[in-house]
Amino acid sequence: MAAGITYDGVASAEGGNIFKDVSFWVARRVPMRDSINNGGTVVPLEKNADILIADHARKDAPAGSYSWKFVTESVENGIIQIKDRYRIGPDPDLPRTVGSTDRPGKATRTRFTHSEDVALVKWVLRHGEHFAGNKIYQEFERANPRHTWQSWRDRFTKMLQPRGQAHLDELAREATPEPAVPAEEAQRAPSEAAGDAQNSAHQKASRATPKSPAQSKRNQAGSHKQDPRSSVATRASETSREPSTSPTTTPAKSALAHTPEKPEEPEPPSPIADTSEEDEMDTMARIFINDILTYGEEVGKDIDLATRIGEKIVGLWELSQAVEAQKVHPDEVDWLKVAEDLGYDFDPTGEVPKELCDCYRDNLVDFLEAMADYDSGGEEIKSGSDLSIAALRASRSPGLFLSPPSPSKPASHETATKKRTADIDQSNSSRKGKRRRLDPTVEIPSTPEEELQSTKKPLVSQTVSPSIRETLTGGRSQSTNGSRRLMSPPHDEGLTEDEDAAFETQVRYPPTLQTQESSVEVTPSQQLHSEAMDVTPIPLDLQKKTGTSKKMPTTSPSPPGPQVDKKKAKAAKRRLPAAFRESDDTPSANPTPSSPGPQTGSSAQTHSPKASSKDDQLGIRYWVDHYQALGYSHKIVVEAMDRTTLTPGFLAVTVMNSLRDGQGVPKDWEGVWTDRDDTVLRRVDASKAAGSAANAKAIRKAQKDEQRLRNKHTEDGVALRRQYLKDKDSIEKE
DNA sequence: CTGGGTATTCTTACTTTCGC
DNA sequence: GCGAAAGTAAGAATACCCAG
Repeated sequence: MAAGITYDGVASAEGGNIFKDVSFWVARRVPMRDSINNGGTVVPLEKNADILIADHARKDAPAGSYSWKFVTESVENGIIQIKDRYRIGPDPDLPRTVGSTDRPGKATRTRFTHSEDVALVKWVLRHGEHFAGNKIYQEFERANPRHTWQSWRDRFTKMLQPRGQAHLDELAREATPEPAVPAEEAQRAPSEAAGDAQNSAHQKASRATPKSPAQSKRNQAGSHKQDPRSSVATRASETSREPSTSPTTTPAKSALAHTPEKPEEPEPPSPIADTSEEDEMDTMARIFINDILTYGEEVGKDIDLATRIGEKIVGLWELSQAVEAQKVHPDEVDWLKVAEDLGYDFDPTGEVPKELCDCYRDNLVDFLEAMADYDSGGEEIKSGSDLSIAALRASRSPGLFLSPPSPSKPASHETATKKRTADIDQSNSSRKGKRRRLDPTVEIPSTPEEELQSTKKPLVSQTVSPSIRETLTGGRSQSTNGSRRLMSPPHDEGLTEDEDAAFETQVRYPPTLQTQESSVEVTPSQQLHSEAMDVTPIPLDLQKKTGTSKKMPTTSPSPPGPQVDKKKAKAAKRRLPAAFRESDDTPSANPTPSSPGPQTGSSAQTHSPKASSKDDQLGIRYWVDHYQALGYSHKIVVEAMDRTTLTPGFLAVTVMNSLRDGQGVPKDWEGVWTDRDDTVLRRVDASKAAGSAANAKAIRKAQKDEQRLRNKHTEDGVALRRQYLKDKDSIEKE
């Protein structure tokens, strides 16, 4: 080490200032820990550091860190050395190598991106009838070697196809360019291919939400702070397989990085500034913009969605994301890093960070605080503008802006995806550093029902911004929630016991939505979708007298507004949000279908004018009107609601899409009752009613049938359906 | 072509260590 | 003592591959 040398033209006992304005985090086990700075600042926290310094002799160097030799040799030479020469630890831009290397072919696991899904679906649909074969995937692999053909095939058959035709159609409709198509079909313009890369990269970046905007950029740059344990680094590695060689990312480099064989391997553009449609980040951005504009209108404030700062135009969405990525209180935001995350070069004058700060305070603080207030105190809505915020809030995941869903979720990520129910809320806490250990002796009190209702209200209110409604209902039917399509062949209703057993591991009824979400890849928009489109059955009490456990606490039609003061509703019988009732003035007084749908058979009469509970009626009407307003025919809406036992939301939409597309009623979806299901259930009940009069064989069959229904629809689902059919029958008799 | 196994990746939930 | 980094373990998801 050469402390004390003259550096960079400045002689000083401290070793010059070649690292002036650069902050270091130095791992504790670095031998030169005490002597490293040379004009820079050594900060105690990784997150506050521009450069992570670790010991190259250790194998556990944080991802994206650099050897202490970078500093010492820079000091020795009086000039900052090329940083990448000193990179140690796992390269965040490269996937970890696999332990076993004796395997041919790919040795790493590469996550599928949304654009890849789109491309795959398009490709497969183009070769429709042989999607179960190998050839089309082998061809596809030739043009898209990012995954093996087996993986492409797996992806389609196990992940995409089970989500249903509607989902496939939707994917195929998406404008997202394909990563690549086999040569014989690849006749797209080069610009399109570039779009692929960009789009793909963006989506990957999106999946890295919420930490992504800042972190993934830092990961690319490889010169900044990084949570060593964060998988974001690894996730960000998906965004680029090329070794990072420069702290800055340029399009030119991106172009160079792409080999013809791997057009879909993108250089990650700025995850913040990139623009591509139809991906999750865009969806969130659109919602954000809509919301903040709504907020601006409510409070009478002009909101500038984009402001010129320095050499760039900064959007509020990007700014909020960059700030949010730091997960600190707004007063503690490191605006230098925000600037960096937004793609600014280092600004020694500090002008840009200052302007960013001002912009944030002028435009975003109030809005975000209002949102936070709503989040934290669902009922403490005070100002008029809070109504709109409430509406906005009610239909999205908590902390969408303040703390984007965990990629888990998130996102995403992707993510989705995927976290335990208890973790959902974590996004709301500005989580800094390690998690606190829970005291095992402490009993966590259940969340008051009032809060649950006020914060997780699943309404799709008419007051919700159009963007959200569009998001919720725009035909998206991705099976990220609610019920997952069962993996059995569509035709198979007579399940083997093995299959039944398999179902038991998969099937959950809508009340367990959140845990189900964790099992599928969940993008932010999907999560938004799922949370807004509740899959709770409408607690229809068609026949008041018969209502046992089915009966909801019937009240006279209550005035609009959150019903937070009501008694607890059971999970399977939550009331409709108050907003359902606001649509009471719908002209169509009688939502009863004029005729049964083509496939409903005996079970099409969903909504009877005799429904005894006005709340129920209004709730049903609301949804019927709602879905009709979205373009579904009355018949389809009614049938879908019938098939799903009056469960609005994802399930119902899925059925509607299926019916609309001429696919009939999905046969193997939990919560979607086919004619056969109903028939079997009726037969089971009849057999039970017959009691000893029925012969042993019939009883055994009934038991088996019932078990199959339970496996498919869960016990609660069967009970609910049973009551529903009973009520319906009674009404039809009358 | 299918079903299933393997290994990697990712996330969470801790405990331990270290520096202030 | 406190807070943060470092370390560990477990579990879930799933990309990838292979045998039948």
